Amino acid sequence: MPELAEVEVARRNLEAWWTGRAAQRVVVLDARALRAPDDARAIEGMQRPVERVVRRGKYLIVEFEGISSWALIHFRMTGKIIRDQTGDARFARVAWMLEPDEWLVFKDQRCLGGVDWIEAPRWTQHPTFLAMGPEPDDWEPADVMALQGSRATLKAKLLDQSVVAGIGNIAVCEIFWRLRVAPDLTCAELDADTARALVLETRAYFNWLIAHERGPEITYVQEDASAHPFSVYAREGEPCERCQGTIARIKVAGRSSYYCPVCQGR
DNA sequence: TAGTCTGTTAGACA
DNA sequence: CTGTCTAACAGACT
Repeated sequence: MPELAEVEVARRNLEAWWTGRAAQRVVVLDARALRAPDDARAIEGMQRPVERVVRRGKYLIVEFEGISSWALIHFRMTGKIIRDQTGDARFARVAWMLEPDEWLVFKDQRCLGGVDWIEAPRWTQHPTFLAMGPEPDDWEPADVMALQGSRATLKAKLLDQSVVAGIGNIAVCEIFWRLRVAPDLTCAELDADTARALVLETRAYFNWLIAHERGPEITYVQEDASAHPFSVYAREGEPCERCQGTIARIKVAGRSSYYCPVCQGR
């Protein structure tokens, strides 16, 4: 569940399913998915009751009662967590059994994501989070204007999690379309109005998507291309819903950028 | 078949 | 030092 909105929906689900409850068993179906200094210790720790589940950027942090260790979950490209009656769904990598017929399952077709078990006084001091930029809610137009001195494209900066946390390739496409901004806009071309609009639209976009995707499981574009909620992403050749231009695709910052050449000009 | 993918990182290069 | 590109991770789909 690659971007901020999908991870936030997963956070709300996990917190509702898991808080105050202890897994009776933890099953690691694919050893690559658990990265811990000591697997047995991690599995034992993950059987404690859950205190809460926090999201930071595209990470979930599961906090357990009475222990100074944390499970960091990252979905990368194809990961997701479901609640199921068994622990052996297709692509299941790690499963937590709350009851014999109630399992939380980390599924990941490509197995690029996983669960990191870290043992430290505070998860916030982990290098991953020390290097992470602000959440969109804490991000300010001045932060965007500070990018102006860079020679990079704005897209490259927005995909950089040390600049702002949680934005991915789809969000960039959708937000640029909403702002009527060209996909290859450079940081040097930024102005104060664009910076302010970018911050507000990023927050609005994620809030809208969280509300839209709320539910026990999120379907990714590649799983069902016909039913996704995006205006330009994966819509090459379709008409722009705003101006009847035709959605095009180019590569920017090494990733596909979908955009409307008519209403997203300079 | 070769290209593609809502992510991230390392290394080569300009 | 900055930025861009590619490969790698791995599997399925077109």
